[in-house]
Amino acid sequence: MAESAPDSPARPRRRHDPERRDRIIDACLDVIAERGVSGTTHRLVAAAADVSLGSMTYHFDGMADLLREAFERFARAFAAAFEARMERCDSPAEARSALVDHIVHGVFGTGRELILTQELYTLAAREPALRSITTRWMRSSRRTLERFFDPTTSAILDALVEGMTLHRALDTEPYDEGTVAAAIDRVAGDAR
Amino acid sequence: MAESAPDSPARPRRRHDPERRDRIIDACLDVIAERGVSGTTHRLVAAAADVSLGSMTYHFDGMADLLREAFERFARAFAAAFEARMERCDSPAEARSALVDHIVHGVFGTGRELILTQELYTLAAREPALRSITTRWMRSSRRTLERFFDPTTSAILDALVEGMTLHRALDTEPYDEGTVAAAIDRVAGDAR
Amino acid sequence: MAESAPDSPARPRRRHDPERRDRIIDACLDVIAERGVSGTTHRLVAAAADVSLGSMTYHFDGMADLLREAFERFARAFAAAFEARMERCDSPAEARSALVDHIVHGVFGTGRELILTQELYTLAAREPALRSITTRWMRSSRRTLERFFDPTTSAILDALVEGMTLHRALDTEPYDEGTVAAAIDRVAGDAR
Amino acid sequence: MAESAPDSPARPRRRHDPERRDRIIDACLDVIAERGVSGTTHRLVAAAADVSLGSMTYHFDGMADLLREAFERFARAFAAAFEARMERCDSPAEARSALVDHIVHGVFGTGRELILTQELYTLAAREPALRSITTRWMRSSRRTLERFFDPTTSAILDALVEGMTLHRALDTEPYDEGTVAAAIDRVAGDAR
DNA sequence: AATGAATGAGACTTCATTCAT
DNA sequence: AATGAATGAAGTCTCATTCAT
Repeated sequence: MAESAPDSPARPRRRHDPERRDRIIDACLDVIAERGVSGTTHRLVAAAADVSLGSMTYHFDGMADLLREAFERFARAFAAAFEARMERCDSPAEARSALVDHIVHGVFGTGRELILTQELYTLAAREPALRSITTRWMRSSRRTLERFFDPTTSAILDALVEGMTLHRALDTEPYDEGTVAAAIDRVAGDAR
Repeated sequence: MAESAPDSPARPRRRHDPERRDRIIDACLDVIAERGVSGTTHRLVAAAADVSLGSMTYHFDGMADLLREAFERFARAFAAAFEARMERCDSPAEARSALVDHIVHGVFGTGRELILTQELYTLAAREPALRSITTRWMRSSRRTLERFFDPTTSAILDALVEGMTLHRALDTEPYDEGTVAAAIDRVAGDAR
Repeated sequence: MAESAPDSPARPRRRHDPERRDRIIDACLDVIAERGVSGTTHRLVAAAADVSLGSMTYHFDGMADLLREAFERFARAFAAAFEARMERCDSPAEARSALVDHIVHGVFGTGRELILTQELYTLAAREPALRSITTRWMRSSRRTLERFFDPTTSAILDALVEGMTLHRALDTEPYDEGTVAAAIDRVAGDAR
Repeated sequence: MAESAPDSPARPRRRHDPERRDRIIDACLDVIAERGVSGTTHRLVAAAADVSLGSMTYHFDGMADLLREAFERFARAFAAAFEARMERCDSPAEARSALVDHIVHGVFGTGRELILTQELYTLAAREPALRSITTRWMRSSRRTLERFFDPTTSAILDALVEGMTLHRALDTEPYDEGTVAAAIDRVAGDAR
């Protein structure tokens, strides 16, 4: 007699389950955000993805492999979100104020995104293998900015955004919006 | 007065050793730089400090405690070095070019310092307890810059230095010095 | 009818494949020789035989079953080779020098054969089920020798060959050929 | 009041325990004899030695290290026992009959010793690192025999003993004592 | 004040085997 | 007949911490 209950108490665990790999990657990012790379274990990720422990090393070639894929996805998604955000701007002036908003109110400031970014940077600082991800991410950001600004200005803005979001996040006191606006204006004011 | 047996072949481990605590902290930073916070263990630090394993939990109240002390020392030393560097400048113009040099050729770019900084940021992003260290560090940097620039300019410069050193380090391709100079000039040109 | 794509670049794994079972057994011996019985896993054998993992437990009733079949084949092949070698001799004298040659220069000494033999003996020492293989092998060797020597002499020679090849293999220094010749001569000299 | 019970039900596990290392090595040999090298795990050895699992890798540098030490001890003990046995002989004739007895009734034939020897040989066949143990063992056996026989005879006898004990053990039928006596006599009869 | 043997939890990983397709 | 994703048990090893000395 066929059991049709998708999740009976006896835990019949999905057998056929495409997207399992994808789910693991997403769960991995959740775990990293919550416990840090150093606290990310196969066990925790498996539990978060509702997947057996054995699936971890079946689908990924060890922890390093999983982390690489997870950060790859994160960087790609984040870059895409930034691009989408900027694409809604119709002029350099709008772009400038979008950047101020991004720095001061951006989702980045507090939680998940900051942490994931930092974890990625920390890994990339040590392992050149991950540096291709960060490099690609920077390229993407600058290309997005170059829709409104010249290459040099775009590179500066990119670094400025990086530094300011980071400082805002690591400061125990609130960051002054006027300072941010002034910075953007000095770097990209008028016709750059 | 001469110690009777400074280091006999059988290595009888120092018994009375007042700087033991200090040595452990320094060794801890070395280990972090080499293996990352996640790879830093009591065992490795003890070995690096030439200290018994039992000394670890005798002198420090667990790993978190040791890490906090280590990063405290690191941030303080780094801030002091930056201040010493800038104190040799006699004018805003000199200060500006010192900053360019700091970003492009600074020791930060490649090795130990970048890694330690990133490890600290990653921890601070998660644990508010460590955020006091980063906050104090930022305050110090800005105060150093305020010898030459107004507060707003100093804050912007501080963020810019942060962003650019980071991007330089995480990029697989070399960073353009002209861009750095342009950035400093736009933000702090003339009489700010 | 010819199979439409015997081995396309995408490696679509043979579907109909009658010698699959044989190939697995041969691959199993290769894996044993390379990694030992203890390092022999379904996965490794499947990969060596270019066969799917599922085929392992489909064709064989577990690892013990596969090992038994593999060693059966090995012992049979080895005994046949020995017999073929001795059959080329036309007199006891020739047989004696063939034995010396077998001990001193035989393929056994170094590689695959020694290892497989030892692995089989080790298993047989523990599991009586495999002892029928070793018993049959010994019977065959003695029967081969009995073409030239009486039964007692044959049994002694058989043991001597065993002991000397083993000692030669397990010694870090070369084995003295004169000693081997003397041994054969004492045991089987003249008209035994 | 101090608990003096050496092994209370609550399992207070010895804290201070010299000879622990020794006990582990002995337990390891027991486990090998019972389950084979391939069935020897840290868990089983720890349980057999009544020692915590963590002690395994604390005292030994991994399984390979433990195995090496265990077989080292086994070979040494076995060689010493053989020497003690032969030392009780007063003439070549006595030595010859001692050898016959050793082969036919020796403890080797059935259980623990045969298995341990085979396991050692199997490992040594693959790993040159262990071959120093087998080489040393053979040297010892021959030196023992050389008290009664010339070097060549001793080497032959050594190989003969090896081959005959092995064949006796691996045969499903009993080994004929007359054959053994004949062999020893042919090799070492009279004044060798 | 200092040591290092000892421990138990838990990390990663591999494996034989099952089972839906 | 054949596959390979999936699983849970078990393997080795590392670790922070305790504790008798």
